[in-house]
Amino acid sequence: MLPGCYCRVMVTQIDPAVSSVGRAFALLSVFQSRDRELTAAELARRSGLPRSTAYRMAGELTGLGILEQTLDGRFRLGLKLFELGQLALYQRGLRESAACFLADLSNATRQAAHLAVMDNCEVVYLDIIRPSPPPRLRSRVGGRLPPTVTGVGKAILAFSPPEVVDEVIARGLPRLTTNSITDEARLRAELVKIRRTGLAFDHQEQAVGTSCCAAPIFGANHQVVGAVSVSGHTSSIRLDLVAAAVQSTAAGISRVQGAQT
Amino acid sequence: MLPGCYCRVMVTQIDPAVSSVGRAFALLSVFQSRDRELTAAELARRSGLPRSTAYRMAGELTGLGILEQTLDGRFRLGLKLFELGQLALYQRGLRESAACFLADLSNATRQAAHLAVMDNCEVVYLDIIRPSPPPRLRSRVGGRLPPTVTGVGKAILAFSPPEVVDEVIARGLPRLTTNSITDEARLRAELVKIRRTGLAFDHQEQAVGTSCCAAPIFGANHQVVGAVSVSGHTSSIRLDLVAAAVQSTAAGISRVQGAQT
DNA sequence: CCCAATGTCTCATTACACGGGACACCACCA
DNA sequence: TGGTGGTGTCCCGTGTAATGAGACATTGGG
Repeated sequence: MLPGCYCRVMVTQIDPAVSSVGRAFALLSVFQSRDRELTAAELARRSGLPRSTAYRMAGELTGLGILEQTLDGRFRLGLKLFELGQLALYQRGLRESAACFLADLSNATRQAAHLAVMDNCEVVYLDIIRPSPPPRLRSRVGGRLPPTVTGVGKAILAFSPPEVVDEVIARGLPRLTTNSITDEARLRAELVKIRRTGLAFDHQEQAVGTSCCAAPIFGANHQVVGAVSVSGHTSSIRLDLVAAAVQSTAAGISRVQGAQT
Repeated sequence: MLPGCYCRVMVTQIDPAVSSVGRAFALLSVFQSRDRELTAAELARRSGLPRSTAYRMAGELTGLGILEQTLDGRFRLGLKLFELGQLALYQRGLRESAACFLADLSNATRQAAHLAVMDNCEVVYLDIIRPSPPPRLRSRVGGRLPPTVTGVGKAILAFSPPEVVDEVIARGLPRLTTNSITDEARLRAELVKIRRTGLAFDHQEQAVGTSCCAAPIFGANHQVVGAVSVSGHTSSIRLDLVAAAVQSTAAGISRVQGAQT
């Protein structure tokens, strides 16, 4: 088992493709952030399930409140899912304890402040505080990104056990812009630097025109539990000026998370 | 089918107690907001499933990322659920378009601003903006409450089709404080008044010491899609002073939601 | 008018979930 | 030290409930 990795692995493995529950979640996972509602036929096509199976399952999920059906028969994700998702967040408390820190950070820097954790070798944004007026940024609460192309991802990675880094590298280093790190050696060197300075930067590595500065959050026994960042348009953000604020915010959240300094 | 009710009802009804998918979500639904992690035995006890079934299912869900297992074997809701839940929210766009309105409302009134919708005859909070310093309020994003004891609930109810009101009444009017409306006639009279004024008030009907003022949000074809409210400690909030702000905020959100005025 | 795509439902078949039960721990107590 | 109740974990024979091919009706476009 990976130390520092929260999830255990159950001994009995069940093929997600043939279990009812696995299929149900496969059906839910076909929804993309850009599409609003999907027809039953579209659900079947995307999930690869037979048409009648997808149809029946969608009906079942609708009865449970997991899906909703519009008056013209199309499906979208239901509020019951939202409720469960919020509960998942609430259970780990990180967002609640970080909320005011995040707001202060956004206020002080007049940029968007992000809170993220790592889940299954991906970065998940738990909260985003945007300054007003909000800039056009791609990031979305609940959204997932590869860790190697984000400041928060690299900040978490730098303080994760080596097995996690290996796993991330094994999955491949995606190139989202010409600045993305796609070379293992360069990534490892950068992680060393981040470990030394406690700061991670993203110079248009995820999207052209946006830069960011991130710092890790630690919990009990000095395990990294997440990261905060400030990001904005490359032309409007001075990374050197926000670095200290990011770092002190991360330290503050770490303290309330129970990290002994 | 209820007009104004978003969900359709599938013809084929499936018993949630015997379907795999239904059981899986029953297992997920045993998590309460107060508990962090649950043991497998606790899951079985709360869900009423046999111990081995609950255990196997929890393992399956863990494999899917729907549940997570701590190092000592206990379970909690996984981030995959959070991701899906955020997507559910994103799909309906209401939160995004209401966000800046909500922030302005909270700023102007220096109180907590709430955005809520109705789902399955219950109020679900989509977003809450708290002023700093945040007051101690019970409300939680993703939380559910009976509509009759909240300002937002009554505001939505007042403009919902009569079938929805009947359904809510049929489910019973809970008494959370001595001020809660538990009498059908009184509720109907209040809804008439809300419909006339466009404003709903909560005078310590949900919790002693908190009051609130709410107004409905309309979408296309003048259907009510949700409500906004401002709420705070009874001693620190002047409902008459915030009413106009609440109403204009609701109107603004309605406009961007596509309501023709 | 045709054809392709879709919504909806039925039903015989069988794969798969089910859950009783077994076993090993652990903690507490006498 | 042995007993007892609560666990985590897993096996496996059984039967039930999910499955998916297919039928049929609509819709809409060309």
